[in-house]
Amino acid sequence: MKRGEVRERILEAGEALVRQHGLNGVSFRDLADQVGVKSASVHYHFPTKDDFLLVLAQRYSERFLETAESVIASGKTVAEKVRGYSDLFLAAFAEDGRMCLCGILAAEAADLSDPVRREIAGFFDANINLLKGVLGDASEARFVVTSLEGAMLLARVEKSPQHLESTARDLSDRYRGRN
Amino acid sequence: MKRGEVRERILEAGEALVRQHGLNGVSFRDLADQVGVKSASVHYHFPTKDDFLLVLAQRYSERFLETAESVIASGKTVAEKVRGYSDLFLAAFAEDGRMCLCGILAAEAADLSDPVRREIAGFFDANINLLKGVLGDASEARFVVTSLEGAMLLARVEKSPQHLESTARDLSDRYRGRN
DNA sequence: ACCTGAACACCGTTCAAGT
DNA sequence: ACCTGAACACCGTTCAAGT
Repeated sequence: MKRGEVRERILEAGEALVRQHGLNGVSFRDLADQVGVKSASVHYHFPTKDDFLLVLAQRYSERFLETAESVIASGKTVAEKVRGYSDLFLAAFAEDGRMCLCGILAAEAADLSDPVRREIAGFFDANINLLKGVLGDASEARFVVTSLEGAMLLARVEKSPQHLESTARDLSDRYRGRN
Repeated sequence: MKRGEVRERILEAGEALVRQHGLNGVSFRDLADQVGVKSASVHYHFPTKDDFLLVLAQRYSERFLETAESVIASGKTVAEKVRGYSDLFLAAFAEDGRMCLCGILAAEAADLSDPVRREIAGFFDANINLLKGVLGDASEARFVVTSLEGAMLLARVEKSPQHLESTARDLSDRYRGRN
């Protein structure tokens, strides 16, 4: 195996597992099994679970925000930009019902270390800021984020992408005729 | 101790712990310690963790919906009814940052048994139905629920009741002048 | 630099045994 | 009817030991 490849595969498998099962639903032994090493090796790359979550949150946040920015930049109207942004959540859900990594970790906020908690909070803050640029208003931007995160929560428990789809449509319909 | 009291105290302690830490953040040994019995006794009352969660979800759902109905009945305008409903979430958050029980379990939907998952889905369905009676529209009702659940998620990770408070205000402002 | 086996205190669950 | 101790396979974490 190439240099740094095990570490990368642990992160890849970890993201999938955390987005499905949350912080406490994934074990270092599971990760080790999926990657083909022993759990002690996972600890070599990430001393504690918390170190692991921090890296996971950072790379998720970075990647998501980058995609979000480009999708918003490419939309012509406000409604189109919001729709493009919503579609990022739909796409994640379509990938075997994956929750937003930061959304599912937020639910378990009480068990997160302060650095991880702040990283997650920063993710939402950046998203709200990004949408504020589109919608003008910060509380309106917050609405879009909370609606989508909440909609994912419900869609997961309802096992229904349909509901998430209709929320996304309703959301962009709200901004028809602006800009 | 009185008849059935241990069972009741387990449920009480369990609800608090689950709403703080989620499904996997609470152990039968923790519950046993808080109540003053051994973990095997908790298993006597609730054979598996899943049995426990089902009862927890049922009684939470029942109690919440009852309160929600009465608070909506007592509001005069649509805005007042929505505000009263939102205040239920604010009050929960004020109680040491408690998440909605069904909201936090929804995040871990992938790890729930089908009966529990359906109970949670039923909770949201009933809430949406209740609000549909106020707002007329089902998708509008769904919006209120997803916004509030999402807002709780964010507020927990931001450690900020202020943000939840302003979401609640924005929400009821939306329905000013109706009815 | 990267991996491992063995150990620790934890977890859910079961069960035979007590009152 | 209600509780318990002891056991099982699991978990995160540590560490000395290997390559």
